[in-house]
Amino acid sequence: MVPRIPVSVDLVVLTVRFQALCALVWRRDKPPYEGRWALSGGFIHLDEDLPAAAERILAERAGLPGAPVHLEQLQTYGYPDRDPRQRVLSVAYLGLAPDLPASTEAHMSWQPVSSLLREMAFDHRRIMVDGIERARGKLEYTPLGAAFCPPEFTVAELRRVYEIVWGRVLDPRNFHRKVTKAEGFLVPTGDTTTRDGGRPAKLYRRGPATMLHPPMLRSLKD
Amino acid sequence: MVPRIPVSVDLVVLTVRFQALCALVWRRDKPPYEGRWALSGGFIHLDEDLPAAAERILAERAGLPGAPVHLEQLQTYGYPDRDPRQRVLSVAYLGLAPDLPASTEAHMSWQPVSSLLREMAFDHRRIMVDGIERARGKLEYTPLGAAFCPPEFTVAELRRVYEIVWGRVLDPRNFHRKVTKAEGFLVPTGDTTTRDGGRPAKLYRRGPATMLHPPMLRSLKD
DNA sequence: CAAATAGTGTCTGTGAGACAGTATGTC
DNA sequence: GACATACTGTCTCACAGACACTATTTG
Repeated sequence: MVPRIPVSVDLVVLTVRFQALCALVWRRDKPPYEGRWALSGGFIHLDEDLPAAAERILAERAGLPGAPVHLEQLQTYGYPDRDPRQRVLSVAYLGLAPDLPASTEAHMSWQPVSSLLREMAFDHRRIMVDGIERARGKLEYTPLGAAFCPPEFTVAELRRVYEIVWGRVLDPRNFHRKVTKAEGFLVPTGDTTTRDGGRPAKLYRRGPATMLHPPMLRSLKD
Repeated sequence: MVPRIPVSVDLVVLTVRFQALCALVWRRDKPPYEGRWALSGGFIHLDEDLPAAAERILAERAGLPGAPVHLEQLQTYGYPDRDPRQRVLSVAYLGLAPDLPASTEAHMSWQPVSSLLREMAFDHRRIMVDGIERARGKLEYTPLGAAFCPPEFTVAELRRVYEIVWGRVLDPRNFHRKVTKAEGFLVPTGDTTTRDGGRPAKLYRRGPATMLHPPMLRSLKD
């Protein structure tokens, strides 16, 4: 007969926080991988669509109900031994979130990804690394860098997102020119803020564009 | 209890053939969707990794054992009603192949994708369209256009691949300059061919590059 | 005033698009 | 020879990177 397999949805939720790229994780308190960090995840229900399952797990397990998180399917991980208890197929979703408080009730916390690389359960390191690489690419050819920002943000705040996700410093003047000239990327609100000090900076919201032409290529250096 | 779901792997295998982008499909001979075209697919075995399942289905169901087909995971499709008989989760793989003979034994045939858009079973049209879009993007920033070519090919043959996949004519001289200058894309074999008529064209193999810097952007027109 | 950050302008090199011209095969 | 295709070269415009300068706030 046809083999049936348990299917879970795991979330790589990323944010930029305290000058670092962070992922939303929880610390496992029982075997296997006791004490290691794990992504939020859960089994899909029998009559549940995959995007609906991802939304449900974002709300229930990740503790971010209704939060403005961009969710997209990342990849599916299925080699038989990835969970030592039983075979589980995992459909991973990538989430890009602004700097929200982590839910203590759900026992979730934001941890810098650099500190997680050696401390994760199952194959969650691999899933997280794939998610980070996807996010880096998305910043090149979509306006999704703004998904890491609050609803209204300055060009400098957006630039710091790019710098932290790409791990490279960008020229503020050239960056400003690129993002303000990109069609549909930023919409000025008319307001300004001085929360970063210095001269008041204009505030923007995300524009209607879904793709950037031309893309914001990270240079070929390094 | 944990719900268990049948999981299949479906293949979107594409090639360029007779001046058209074609997909490898078979015609269903029983309900549901009798008479419609379908992608090759099959259920994964209990102890089988996903890439291994994709290779097996390429060999057994698609009738292309050992063929030089570039396979990569595309996306996972899981809404509950996609198969009217029972819920099946489908992990789709994208395959890029040179112009190989389709296996009559496996009842497969190459059909132009333009003729398939209204004639496919299940959600296979959606899966195929996603695969085509992925292939179009891959041609921009990877050297995978060569995966549609025989082991040795000319610049003009590669250009026709790009033209057909992107659905747009390209300037032969600018294309030649771009691909021959792209580091690691093409390796000259030293031989030439006159199979296209006219002056003999140099033959190339795929080079070691996995990414193109800078990418071969399709222009923003249309 | 100094200090800090925001924003504009200019120069330069690279590369894409457009297109002319030359090279080398077949018939 | 005509013809077909391969390949090289040149011009121009757009844009990315580098960097100087001005603008507007706080203390």
